[in-house]
Amino acid sequence: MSFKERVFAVVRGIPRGRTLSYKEVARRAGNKKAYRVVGNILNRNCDPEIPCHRVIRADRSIGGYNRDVKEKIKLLKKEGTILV
DNA sequence: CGTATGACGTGCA
DNA sequence: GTGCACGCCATAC
Repeated sequence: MSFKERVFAVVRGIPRGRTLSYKEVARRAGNKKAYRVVGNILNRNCDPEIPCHRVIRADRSIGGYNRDVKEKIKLLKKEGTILV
């Protein structure tokens, strides 16, 4: 089980209407200091099975998206995600 | 195997 | 309040 697999598992387990920061995901994955790797992995492998759009920066910033940032924002608002 | 990269995070100017 | 630079770890090439 590689770190990226754990990251995917965590991201996949994010309930709808909730967002987790890269740092939070990394923390759940086991390595809270690998928050950079989280974004890195998602970027390199944004599987459609993974709600990677529910992962945002710690300061609630959208950060970026493999496709289009606007699409990410749209998805979050559409799902009623808490984007304070 | 070694080097470079990156959707980050925090601190300081 | 905004912008720049540094640090840190796993993945990809």
